[in-house]
Amino acid sequence: MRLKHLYSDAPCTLDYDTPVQLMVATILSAQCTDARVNLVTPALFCRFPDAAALAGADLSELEELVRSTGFYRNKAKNIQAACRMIVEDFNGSVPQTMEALLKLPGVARKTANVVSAHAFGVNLGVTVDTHVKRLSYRLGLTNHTEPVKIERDLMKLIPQPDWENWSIRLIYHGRAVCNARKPECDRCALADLCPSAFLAAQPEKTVAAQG
DNA sequence: ATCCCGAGGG
DNA sequence: CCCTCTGGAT
Repeated sequence: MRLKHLYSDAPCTLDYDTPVQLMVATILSAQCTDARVNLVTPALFCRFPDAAALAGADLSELEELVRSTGFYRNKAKNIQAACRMIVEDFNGSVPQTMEALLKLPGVARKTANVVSAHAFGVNLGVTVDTHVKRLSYRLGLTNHTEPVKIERDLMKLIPQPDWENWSIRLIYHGRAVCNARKPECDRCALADLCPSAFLAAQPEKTVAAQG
C-alpha cells in the first residue's frame, strides 16, 4: 500500500490572511464543520483582525461572534488567552514548534499539527483524529486502536521526502470521502485497494462493522 | 439520534 | 479511562 495514491480533490490549504487567523479558525473548527467556521470568520476577523485585537476584545462580544460554532464559551476564552500569550510571550506571532504551540490555550496536538502544516508548511506529526482512525481501519493500514501506534504505522507509509500536507490529506480524505455515515467510495482513489469499499452499498452495515 | 478536522480536566 | 462543554446539520 502506497499512500502516494491517496489524492483527493480537496484543497490542502486553508485560505486565511495570517497564521493567527488560521489558528483561530482551527480552534473554532473543533467539533464543528468547516462551513460554519467559514460563516463566522469574515465578521470575526473584520472586527478583530489580529492577535492584539483579539487579546483586547470584549469577551462577551467575542463569544457572540463565534457562538454558532458550538462550545463557544471555551473557544472564545481560549482564543483570547492564546492571543494574549502570543502578544506577550511570542512577539505577536504564532510559534512554530510543537512545544511552544502546546502552551497556547485551546491548542493541543491536532490543532498544532493543522496550524503548522497549513501556516508554515511543516508537518509536526500525523494527526490521528476520528477521521484518520476510521480511514486507517477501513483501509487496513493499521491493526491498532491506540492513536500513538496508528501514527507510527502511518508514518511508515507516508513518502518521507515530501510528506508535507500528508497529515492534512489524511484528515480530509477521512472526513470528506471516507466519512462515517456514507463513504463515497465511487470517488475514492483507493477504493479498488480497500477491503471495506464493497460495503459502501450498505452504509448501515459499514458503520456497524467499524464498531 | 448521531455526528462534526477537540481540548481540558478528573 | 472518564466526563463536560455547545450549536447546527442530516
